[in-house]
Amino acid sequence: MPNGDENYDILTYLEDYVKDYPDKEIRVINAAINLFSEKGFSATSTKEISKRADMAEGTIFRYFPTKDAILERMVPLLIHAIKPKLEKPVKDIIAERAGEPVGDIFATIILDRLNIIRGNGRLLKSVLPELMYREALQQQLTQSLLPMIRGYVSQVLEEGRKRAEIGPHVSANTAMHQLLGFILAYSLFGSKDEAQAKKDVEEFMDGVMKGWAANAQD
Amino acid sequence: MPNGDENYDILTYLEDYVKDYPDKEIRVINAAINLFSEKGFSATSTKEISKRADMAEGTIFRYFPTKDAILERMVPLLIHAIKPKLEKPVKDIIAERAGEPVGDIFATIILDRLNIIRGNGRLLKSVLPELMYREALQQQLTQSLLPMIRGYVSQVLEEGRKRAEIGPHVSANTAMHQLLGFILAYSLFGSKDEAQAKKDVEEFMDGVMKGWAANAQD
DNA sequence: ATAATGAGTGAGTGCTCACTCATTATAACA
DNA sequence: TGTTATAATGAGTGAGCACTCACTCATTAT
Repeated sequence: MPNGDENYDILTYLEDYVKDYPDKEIRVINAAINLFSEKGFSATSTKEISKRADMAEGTIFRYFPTKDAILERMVPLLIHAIKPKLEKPVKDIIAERAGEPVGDIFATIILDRLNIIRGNGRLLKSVLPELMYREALQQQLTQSLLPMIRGYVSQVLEEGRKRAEIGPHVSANTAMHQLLGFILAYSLFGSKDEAQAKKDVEEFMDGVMKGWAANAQD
Repeated sequence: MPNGDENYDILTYLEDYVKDYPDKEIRVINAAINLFSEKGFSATSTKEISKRADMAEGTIFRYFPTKDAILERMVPLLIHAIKPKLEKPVKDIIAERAGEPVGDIFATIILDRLNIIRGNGRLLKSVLPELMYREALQQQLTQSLLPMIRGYVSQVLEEGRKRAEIGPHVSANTAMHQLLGFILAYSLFGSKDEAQAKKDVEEFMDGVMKGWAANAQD
């Protein structure tokens, strides 16, 4: 197993969602996720998948008409793994943590997001590279996620403005790229250590909030 | 041609570097870059490459011992395309633009970087996805680029501190992730329009510098 | 005029691929 | 238990793969 990750198992992360999938189907998807993330989609053969899933090659094609269909099935899984974490409306989080500054709330959200990415790293690594060459899948994912993210960033910015913690000069678009970018870069190159990540994220958000501050000098 | 990009040609971007490569070799690499970026490495056959390069399939193997070797040749090309842009020492840039605030200088650097990424998008798209499965290539690239980037970020921070534009609370590591992240996210999801990009980058750097300001309230 | 060269060729090679299907094992019900 | 329905199997299939090699022929040396 490369890069020290343990084997991914959908049941650990998405049990509620896949609980009435046939057992065989889950085994195929699990095997495929792990192989695709190790060697890539095209370099993985259906024979290998069947071996890893501990069944005959023919059985795969009872449950999936083509090899492509296995990959395509992963996209809704990925969306489902990520969306609910984003979905918990930010206003709720703000309500829950009513006293705290918006910057701390953002820091919590970012850390949460980094953990999602880490937990579903293999699923991401299976699907994302192939998205580059499959526009249909790509749009399925970005159209279902990007506007929502922008919406929630907007909400938090608005909340921050009401509380006079954030000035009017900050656009949702730039803010989104700023946050998304940090998450992306940190999940690729950042520290794997949880405590270090917490420190880094807090320092990052601290700086960001100072830049966004309502009373920042022009 | 997907996503509207024109065909990539090494000679446009790296003529000085490849000028004494044999003509056939350049044609193979060009064909491969364009095909890999469209369909991926594994999904591209050597027969297709030969067709696109307008030569017999056998001729490819006179110049490259294996298909893998074509990909491996692209890594130094990619490093060479990106490194010199980073290499122009930041102190030089600061000296050249002596009067301007560090934030503006950063904005210029970031825009420059976005253009490099845009110009070499196909080369990046050919190589980056395969890096995920090839640790050797991955290390070749990150070890040759990341420490250098951190070094230059450090330099600019130091310069900013001397000028009292940046406070002592900003670490090179977080700053690097912040800048790298924005570049990454913006090159993936950001506006393709040059003028809009300039505006977004300036707004981003404006916010960042306010956050980094020496006199930011704690 | 003749000989030597080697870049270029593309049919051929053994092999692997995604996918099929006749056969066998298991389950369901009488 | 016997009969039927469903599930699982893995050898088989043609297509396509990366790579080879015997051969061609324009160019150069003699």
